[in-house]
Amino acid sequence: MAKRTGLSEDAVAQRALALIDADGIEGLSMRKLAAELGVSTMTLYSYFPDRAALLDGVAQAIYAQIDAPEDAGGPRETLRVLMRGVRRVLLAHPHALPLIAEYPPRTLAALAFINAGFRALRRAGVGPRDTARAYRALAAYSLGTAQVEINGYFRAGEGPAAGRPESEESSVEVGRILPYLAEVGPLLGELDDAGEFDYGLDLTLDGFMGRHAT
Amino acid sequence: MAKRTGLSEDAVAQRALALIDADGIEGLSMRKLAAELGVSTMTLYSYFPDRAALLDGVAQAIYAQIDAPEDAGGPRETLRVLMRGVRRVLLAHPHALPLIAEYPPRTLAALAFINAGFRALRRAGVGPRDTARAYRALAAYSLGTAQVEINGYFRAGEGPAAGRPESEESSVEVGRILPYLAEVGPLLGELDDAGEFDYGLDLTLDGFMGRHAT
DNA sequence: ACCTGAACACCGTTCAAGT
DNA sequence: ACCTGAACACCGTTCAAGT
Repeated sequence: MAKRTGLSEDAVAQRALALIDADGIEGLSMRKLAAELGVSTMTLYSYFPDRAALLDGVAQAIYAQIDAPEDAGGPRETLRVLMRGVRRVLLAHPHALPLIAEYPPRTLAALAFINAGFRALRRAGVGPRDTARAYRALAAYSLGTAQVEINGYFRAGEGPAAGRPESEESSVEVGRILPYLAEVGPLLGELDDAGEFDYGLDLTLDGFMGRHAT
Repeated sequence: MAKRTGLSEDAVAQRALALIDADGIEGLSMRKLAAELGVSTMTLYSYFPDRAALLDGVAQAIYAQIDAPEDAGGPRETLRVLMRGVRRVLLAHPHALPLIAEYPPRTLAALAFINAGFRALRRAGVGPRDTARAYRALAAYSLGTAQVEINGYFRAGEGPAAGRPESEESSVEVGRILPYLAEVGPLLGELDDAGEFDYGLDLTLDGFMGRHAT
């Protein structure tokens, strides 16, 4: 690509990620990013055809941060380690999460952690198709968990954890219409995020291992 | 709020949702929405303080479409029906999914389906805390599933389902570096979305029921 | 009191020009 | 060949003015 600037696609994507971490996706403009890198705005277009391609590149850079663990202690433990790593990396870049949801892993470095997940199941004797099915369920759960954690679905006093709609009806009224929400909702906010992630992961793994008794 | 226009917050949000369904979130501008509604751009600001509040309103309108099923056939079946309904509504508005991820349910109508989920578990004798924990895991899984389905994570030939990085390395090279991806990835694209959603849901429910043998 | 047009401070991207 | 400034066609939101 560009020759004189001394930049690379990855260098541009990394700087874009830093700006997103600081100011959010809306805070990243082609103009600001170019200024940070000391080039003209239009020079960015020699690395990425448009802003969407740049954002895809940022997503790939994040995926590449996820560890691909070696097998140790059986597939169940390897998958637990892998998915905890997924969660950790996603939580490290909360403003970038919409990009993870939108752009699937695509580059070699971005796909390495998935290869590790498949390997753990295949080596344990799980067939290719059941490996795909189990991985799919675990990946959806891990991505969904990052979403609800980052966006405060279950944070005390917000969303369903409030146990009542925001400033619309009186709490008394709500307790009558949505009594189970009023009772259980506030408990959502008291749960420990990391512990609950493991809990849900274990539920799925329990279910899977129950069907593939080894 | 505004008196002369004959509009309401909900009417504005519903029209915004229709525009998003057609053109995506980026395709929704305050100017275009106002023109659709036959009012000046600034009139919208008497219903919502800014664009973010409008998008939150769109999310609430979507949550309100999710059915809150009565108990029938036990908690397991009720939760299955509930979560299938969540998936169905989210898939009906693919362009709006980022709003669901960003804005948790907040209004009375938007929270009704959660009350139904809590009710199914509480009536089955599950304690308030375990109800919160189980619901959290199921909600994260259902949201994550909608994300990966809509964004083609597992669609044949895209993302990990391609089994190879996009136009970077030769397939031969990749089969050597990420052999499990090359073997299992393509199978992801052959799975049936609705069936796989039920599969992952059942894994979690199996795990949960195994711990709460009734 | 209620609504609005013009203006402000931004965007992403096209394109013709500069070296 | 490689890079860029100006221009184009948009944005969300502020604000002073109109009825």
